[in-house]
Amino acid sequence: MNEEERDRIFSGSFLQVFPPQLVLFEVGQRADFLHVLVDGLAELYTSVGDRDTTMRIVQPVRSFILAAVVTDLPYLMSARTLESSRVLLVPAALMREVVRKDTALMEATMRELAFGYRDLVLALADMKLRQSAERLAHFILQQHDVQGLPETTVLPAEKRVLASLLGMTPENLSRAFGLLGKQGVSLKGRMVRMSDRAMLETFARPDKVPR
Amino acid sequence: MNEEERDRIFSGSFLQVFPPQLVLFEVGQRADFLHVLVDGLAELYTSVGDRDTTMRIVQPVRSFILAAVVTDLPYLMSARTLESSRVLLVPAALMREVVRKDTALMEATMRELAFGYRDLVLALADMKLRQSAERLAHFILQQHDVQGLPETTVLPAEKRVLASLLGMTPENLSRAFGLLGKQGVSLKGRMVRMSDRAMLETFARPDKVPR
DNA sequence: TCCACTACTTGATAATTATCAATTTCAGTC
DNA sequence: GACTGAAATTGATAATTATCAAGTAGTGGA
Repeated sequence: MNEEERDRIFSGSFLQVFPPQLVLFEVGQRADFLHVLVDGLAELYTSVGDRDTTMRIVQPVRSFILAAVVTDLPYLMSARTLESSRVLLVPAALMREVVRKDTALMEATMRELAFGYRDLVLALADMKLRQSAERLAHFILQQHDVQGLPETTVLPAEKRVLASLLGMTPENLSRAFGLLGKQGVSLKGRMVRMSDRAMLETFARPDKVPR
Repeated sequence: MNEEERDRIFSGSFLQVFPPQLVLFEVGQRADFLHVLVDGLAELYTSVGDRDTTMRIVQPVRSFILAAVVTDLPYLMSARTLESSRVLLVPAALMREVVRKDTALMEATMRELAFGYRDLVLALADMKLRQSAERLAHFILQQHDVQGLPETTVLPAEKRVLASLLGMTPENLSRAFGLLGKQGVSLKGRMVRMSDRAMLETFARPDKVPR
């Protein structure tokens, strides 16, 4: 994108450090900033009535709540830090203004939203079509690909957060890990070891289209 | 948007009529056309292993699979007509080219994707946080708002398709309608009558942010 | 109008998931 | 290194949802 416009964004934004477990914003608030997680770990979650659920675990360096910023509508999710985090806060109005002017940024925004849309399609299908242990298996396989380590994977967050992300209770997640023992999965703390990828894939019934 | 560019899109596209129950495209195919349902009714669905699920019921006049066209990646969903339908087929390459040139169209595309993203966030939260009868209640309330009739709503598709959209079996949908009787909902064929909106809303626990 | 086919409903049962309660394990602090 | 509180696990039970098996109703075609 245009260098001048990029400078406008950066000079109008500010980097802020937040302690763990701090709520950054809540559902229903007008979208005031595009957030970019530079360092640390964050969680997006939402609620209906008195239950709530983790919608996404955000790792650096990624932006979040872009759709609310683009549409200038209230947040549909709340956000909190899970670890001490550095977040770049880009004023939403500034972001919208520069996006309107700079075609390259608009195109990048459009593509980011399209990829996000596709991720959500897969997440919704996952929730509707797989049962809990299958979702866990699927998640482990995905994490494995992202992290690129040979046999082991590190869970990105506490198990109760992971359970909520996967749409189950912590109790059920424990039992699901137990079930996956038969598929060659073993667990030590946050380290997951997978002895037979093919077997786990058969169990998880992977998507036809790779991400 | 620019009139010349608009003409390019329309002259490069073609309107086609399809009979009911015809598969328009399938998961995994390279996105060749942006589809716009001009008339009729269509269903987007996807599968994992041997189960499948309805992801969206498309009513006229709306486009579908925009994200696949923008990213030039394979479809994540299959599509079929539910009724005899007229569909405008816009070649994906043409669409991408004109989007790149015409800022107004790019902005519209970006916003469409952002709204679609938000719809999916709500759909995923719905699936994770509400149980089946609550999802049905929520759906009826939404349909009611869209259709704008005073007391009655018409289901947009066959009940088995609706059941799949709501993430349940047809048997369960029948029973869920039975349960909603206590909340003032009565059913005759595809006509749904709601006698007490407030009561149904309490039951469905509406989203904090209105769509 | 009757027939054939499919969708829908209803009942009985099974599978999956959640809830509640009690330990055990783990992480951070003194 | 012991102590404290939260997280995780395990077991028992309950709620929700799916599956299987009829039967009923509705729809389109001859």
